[in-house]
Amino acid sequence: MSVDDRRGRGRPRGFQELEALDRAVHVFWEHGYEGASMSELTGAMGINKPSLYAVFGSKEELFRRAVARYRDTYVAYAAATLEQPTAYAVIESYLRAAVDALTSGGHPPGCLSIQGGLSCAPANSGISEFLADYRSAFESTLAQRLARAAREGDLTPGTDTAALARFVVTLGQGLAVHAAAGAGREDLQASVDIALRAVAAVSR
Amino acid sequence: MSVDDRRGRGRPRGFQELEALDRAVHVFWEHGYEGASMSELTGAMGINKPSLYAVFGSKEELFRRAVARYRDTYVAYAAATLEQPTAYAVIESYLRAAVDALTSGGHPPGCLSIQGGLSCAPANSGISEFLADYRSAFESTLAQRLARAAREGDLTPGTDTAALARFVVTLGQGLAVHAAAGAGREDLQASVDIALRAVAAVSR
DNA sequence: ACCCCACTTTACCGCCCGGTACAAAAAAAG
DNA sequence: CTTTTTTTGTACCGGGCGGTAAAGTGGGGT
Repeated sequence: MSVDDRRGRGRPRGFQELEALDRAVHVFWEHGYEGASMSELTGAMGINKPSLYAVFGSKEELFRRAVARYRDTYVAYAAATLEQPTAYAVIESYLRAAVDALTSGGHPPGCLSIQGGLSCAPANSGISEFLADYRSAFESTLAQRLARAAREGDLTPGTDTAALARFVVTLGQGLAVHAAAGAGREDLQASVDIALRAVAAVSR
Repeated sequence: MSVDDRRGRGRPRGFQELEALDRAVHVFWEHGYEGASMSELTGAMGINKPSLYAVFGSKEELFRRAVARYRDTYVAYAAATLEQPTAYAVIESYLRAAVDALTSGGHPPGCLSIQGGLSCAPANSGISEFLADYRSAFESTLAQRLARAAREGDLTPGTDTAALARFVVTLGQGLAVHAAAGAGREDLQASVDIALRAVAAVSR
């Protein structure tokens, strides 16, 4: 189902869908789901509301697509870190890359999955749950990778791999909160230095 | 300036100010600044809007008072943990108590200073900054306490106390995000177990 | 050339937001 | 009693929210 399988009839679209979506990602990232108004979204995306609704359906659907796009664009690095050879290397490369991503230029600091809507109005509680599920998905993936590392013997026997994954993800979320508040990259890396001592203590 | 220094003239107030404020704390805690509507606030506080505005001034002032009240009521434990004798004891008791506070009943899970408004609409950016300042205040206090610990010799020489404080606070914020998403107390304590290994590595 | 039809534009919808004007109510002062 | 003062309940304000109806526009197909 490509962009070009539309029959040629009718006026062609005046904008690129992915480009508009990318701009929506930035707005949601900076202001959160509830803090991003349709006016600001359409303004940043360069389209008017009927176009937005025709293509994305609703604000909530746009947000879900924005999160998916965010994952593919900005969190793709995380999958690569899982391919490191040892548990320690996985965790170190993940945390280092996370700090870089959280504080790199060209986009708002922090993490969309947290700033997007940690807590919402009752009518939007589905947004918070959606984001929580999204976050826990990576924790599960990391836990599986660490369980494999335990089987392969690069963690000290008896290590609680689920807790270790949770520790890493928890620190990552804290880093995101810090980054959103404007913390600098070096400061966050110094926190990672200390966290890695804990990881070293359970690695071998 | 007590509650009773009002001259007796006029109709007496039909509600307790602190009691109403406590209910506002819960609403902001659960839904955040922008997610908490005036209707929901007045409903939970048991008063109508003119009373609220007469006493608290505006939604933003109410929020700031709610955060102050939250600090005095729910974060008072943090000050006590700083009085532990060693750096390790300070950090351990802080993280343990934080997990308990984040997951104890009688109030929403997580931390008001994060759920309150990590990111907001442009018009409410002052709220995010206010909360960020609030959070960094404790980090500074903890850093000072750890600097004293370094002077007293219970950290290995050369330890970056500011980074250690940041690490602890960062983990605490991650725990808050996790707790807000419904994580259980035992799961969070297991993360703390691992974090404490890093602290042990720089303690003596 | 003409029509078709998807897309764009403009204007608007009902609703709820934060905030307020006003008058009824209630207690102390005289 | 009446007056004075403060809080209460109700009803309302302008404005912005998310979302949409309908007319205008322009690049196909034939």
